[in-house]
Amino acid sequence: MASPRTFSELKNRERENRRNLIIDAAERVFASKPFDEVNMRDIASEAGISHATIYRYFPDQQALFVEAFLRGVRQVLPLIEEAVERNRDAPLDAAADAFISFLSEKSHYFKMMTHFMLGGELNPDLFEKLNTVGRLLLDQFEGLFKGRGSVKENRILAHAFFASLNGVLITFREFPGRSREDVLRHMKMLGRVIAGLFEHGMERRGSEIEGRR
Amino acid sequence: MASPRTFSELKNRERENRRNLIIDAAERVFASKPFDEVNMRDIASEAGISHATIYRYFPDQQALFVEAFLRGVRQVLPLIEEAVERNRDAPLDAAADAFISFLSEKSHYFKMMTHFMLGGELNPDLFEKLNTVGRLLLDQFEGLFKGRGSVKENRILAHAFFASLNGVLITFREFPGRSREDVLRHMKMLGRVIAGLFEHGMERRGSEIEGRR
DNA sequence: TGTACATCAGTGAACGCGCGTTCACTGATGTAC
DNA sequence: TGTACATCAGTGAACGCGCGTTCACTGATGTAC
Repeated sequence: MASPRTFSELKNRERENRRNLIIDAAERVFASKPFDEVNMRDIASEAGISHATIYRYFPDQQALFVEAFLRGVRQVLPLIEEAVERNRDAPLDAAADAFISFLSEKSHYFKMMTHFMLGGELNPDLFEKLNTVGRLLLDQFEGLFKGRGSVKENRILAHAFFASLNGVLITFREFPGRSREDVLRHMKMLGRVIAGLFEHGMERRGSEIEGRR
Repeated sequence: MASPRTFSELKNRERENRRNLIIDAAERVFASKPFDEVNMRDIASEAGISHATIYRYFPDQQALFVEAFLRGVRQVLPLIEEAVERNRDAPLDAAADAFISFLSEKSHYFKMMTHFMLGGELNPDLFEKLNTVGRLLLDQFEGLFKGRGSVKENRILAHAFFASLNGVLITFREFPGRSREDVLRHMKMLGRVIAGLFEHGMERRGSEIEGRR
């Protein structure tokens, strides 16, 4: 970002900054209490403003929530990338671990994701934003399988792998009678098991997947 | 159920029947609109009674919802059982297919499951009921792996398999720009791919899983 | 240098609605004597 | 056979609360002339 050259540009920049402060505040609130208990008044008071002010920066609540969620996805993408880089001989393991660690710690992002997936109505603009970012995620997973099978096979495997990790996150997040650490350990272990299956499943893919369509 | 022998027994039975009619109505409403839009007034009017009447049969909304959900699980258990019986040479495929078909069609059950998994507060009594039924489900999945690895390995695989199927259901249920049928087909296909990976992953389990703990 | 006007951030109060839950009451049925 | 009383299902109206969103207003800053 170049520094602003004109007064009006500076003003836009400042407005943008204030807008970001609101998203920051929203994220802090999301981190502090369950997703569906977060309301505009909470976020406003965390940001030190009146709740009416939020509506000067966002048309409605969903727009703010989507914006916050997008940040999460933008964080997780490079994390997966780096984890894979650091661990080139077990990319699926690395990706599973990074994905699960991140979404387990920043559980509000995961909750938002499931919220959008379970999907209430969403205005077309926001819907499109979510789709775009969803595609980015799937593309990243598809990259993990690159060079192994056909493009079509890889896409299918990416879908299945991504879905499986989501399933681990949702299924065991509130496992009764386990501590937070136990739960995380369990989920990571399941992530590795699943990564292992996909890793080796590759070896005898070919006709297999095609036959299953 | 023996037929009632005393007047008071009959009365209890009748009360139980009326209670069940309310759950029936609830299920019909759940089937007709998104889970989080269902309210007590809807259910009451579907059942042809006043919404105040519901509170003569259930202490609160959650109790009714949990009860409705339990029915779903009690339906899916035998469905999986039968599917596996009918398809003994590919039990995982059969289970995946039955599980995904059922929860995709009766999507309100799935939504309720995720609702409970994402877990708001729940009173201890209901919590216990859900745990019990959750354990039944996991046990059933564990049975699929019986005789393949150690008990511990099988439990882990069952967890991973169950989670993966849940993941497919949640991740692709609102896949943008696809019809209901396309979505179902896609999910079933992913279910089969995953079942295939678990099926063959078995062949080289042993040290593998233990080494991953 | 001063005045009138426009723009925009920010705000507290209020609106409006949905919805779970409770209340006070009616009416039917059974029971005791 | 009749009367007083208890039990219980069912109900419409109302309570209470949370919360997203809007409104009318203030005050600061910039602009035109």
